[in-house]
Amino acid sequence: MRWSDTLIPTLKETPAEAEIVSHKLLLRAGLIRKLTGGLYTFLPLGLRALRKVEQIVREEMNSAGALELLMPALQPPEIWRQSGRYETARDVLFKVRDRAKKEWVLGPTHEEVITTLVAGEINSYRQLPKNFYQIQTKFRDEIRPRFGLMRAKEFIMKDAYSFDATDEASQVSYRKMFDAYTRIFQRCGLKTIAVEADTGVMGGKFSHEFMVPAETGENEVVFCDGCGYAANVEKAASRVSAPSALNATPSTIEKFATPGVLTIEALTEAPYNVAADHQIKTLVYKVESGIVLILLRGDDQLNEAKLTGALGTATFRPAEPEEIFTALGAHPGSLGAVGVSKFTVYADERLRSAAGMTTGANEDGFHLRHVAVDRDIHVKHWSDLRLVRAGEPCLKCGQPLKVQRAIEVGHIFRLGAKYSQALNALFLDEAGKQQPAIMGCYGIGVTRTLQAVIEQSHDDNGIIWPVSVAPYTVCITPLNVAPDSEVMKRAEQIYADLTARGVDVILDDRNDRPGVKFKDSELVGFPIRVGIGEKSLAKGEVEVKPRAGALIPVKLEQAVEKVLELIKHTLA
RNA sequence: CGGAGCGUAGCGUAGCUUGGUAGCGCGUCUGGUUUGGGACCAGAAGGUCGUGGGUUCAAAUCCCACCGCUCCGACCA
Repeated sequence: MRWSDTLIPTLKETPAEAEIVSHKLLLRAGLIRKLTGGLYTFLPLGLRALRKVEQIVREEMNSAGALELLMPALQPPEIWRQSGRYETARDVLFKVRDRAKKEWVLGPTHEEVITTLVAGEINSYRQLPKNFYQIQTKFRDEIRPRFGLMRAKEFIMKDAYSFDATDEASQVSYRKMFDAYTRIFQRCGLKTIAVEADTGVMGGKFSHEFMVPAETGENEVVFCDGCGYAANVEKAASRVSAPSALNATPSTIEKFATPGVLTIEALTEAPYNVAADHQIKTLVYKVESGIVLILLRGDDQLNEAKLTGALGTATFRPAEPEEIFTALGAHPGSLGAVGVSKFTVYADERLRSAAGMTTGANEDGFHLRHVAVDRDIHVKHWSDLRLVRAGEPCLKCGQPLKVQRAIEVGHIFRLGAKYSQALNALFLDEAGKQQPAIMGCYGIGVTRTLQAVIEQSHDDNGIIWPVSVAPYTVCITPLNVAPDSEVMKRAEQIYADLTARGVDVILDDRNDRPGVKFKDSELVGFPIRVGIGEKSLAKGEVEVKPRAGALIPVKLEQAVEKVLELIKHTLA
């Protein structure tokens, strides 16, 4: 490809819409352009990189035995009603109507479609296992699209669905996908960590997320250098110390005045001096069935994903101040669970047997001290509800845990029979008995992966593409583009030779000053630049410059071999 | 949806407080000089100042409404 024949609209200045470096570089390097919030056009260069990611995904999925197919993006709402997700996923579903006013949904994911297909086509254990995948555009009515391709209303996802006869077989399928994902991200040049994850609205037994460590990531992962434990913070647990107030001498509850004290923090100060770990934090939530109380130690934070697990539902919200006052007779800041029997009380494990605690009195301006949880509070459900923090000892080995922000690029789930049961994907087993297929589902955000590569691999001058996903592997930069010049003739020859050897090459034939061409090639981030100018040519040399390495003078006749060698060894 | 901020030429922005001819840089076009790290000179094109309404002799500027974008939170590949 000749630079002047394609469209690479690089920008010197950063458009105001971009906040994080990968988004800025996607725009500046001329890879994408925004149509409107959350919707982007891939320009020729961006599309080439995207296709390379897709191809890696395709190759690894195929070699893991998965079968590619393509399902409709437009789906009938009936199958979503059948699976129950028409309600549970309604917030992300784009809905459209046809001319007959019939409603359709734009697929945010395809469990319903694939399960419907399998219900019709697979009837026997002899046809299992099967794993189907597609690379396709998904639509999600995101609350807030952001960071360019990172979270968009429309994005490209690879989604795969495994069907097995037994739970054990399903675990094998899961493992195969886990391994395939590891290879895919490795080939994309990404450092990823696989973490234990919460299953969220997808449902299922357990799951792993593939995370790219990055400060700009939207997730937090907790990991241990000692034993390799790694989990999404929503799921992570740690070995935390028992309440220090445990040994406090038992004494009767005492109410005391705390005018104006509305926070844990305020109660830690004089004249009260109650340490946060001697306080009980009382949160009031509204669930469908009514009001519930959540108790945590004063210095702990609620993990809402864990609360979802404890409550058995994801439909809850913090109660409004009026609702709280109606329920407990006090406002936030003076709340407590002592003597409360009307509402279900959920408490974090860390409060078990805690004594000598201080909590709100359910009377504005008053607190209670000398509270013993076991004696004074009727806790209905005990569970782990707290957010893990950096430095806490690892659950498995006791080493201090670390916390790191990360970008989620892949997520794999074991679904069990949830969808196969709802959509009648049944088969006959060896004994002639009807069974629901055991499913797994496996997603990769392809467009997001592309951006994650940039987020993880760049410098002040621009993108540093790994060879595997670079839009072009080599950029040839002649400093004189007059067709009859020696420089241009040599450039053309190298271009032809490399192309003949199967290398993706772009020839920067623009009649621009060297500085402009060097800056652009570095901004776009081609892995190798071959510079040809009068000075080097006078010595019979060209300049081979790896994007992230030092310039290498190479004899003209060895240039092609040198480039091929670099691609094969140093950069692959 | 709640909170914050911003909409002026393709991009980045000044002007708004205190109403009075819409300015600068980059990019684009023409001519010339240049040619190893985002050149220089001369000239040129390009603007519904987000949209609608209001106040006023006069609105980019003040007021109201709406729309859009960005950031923080809930959602997620």
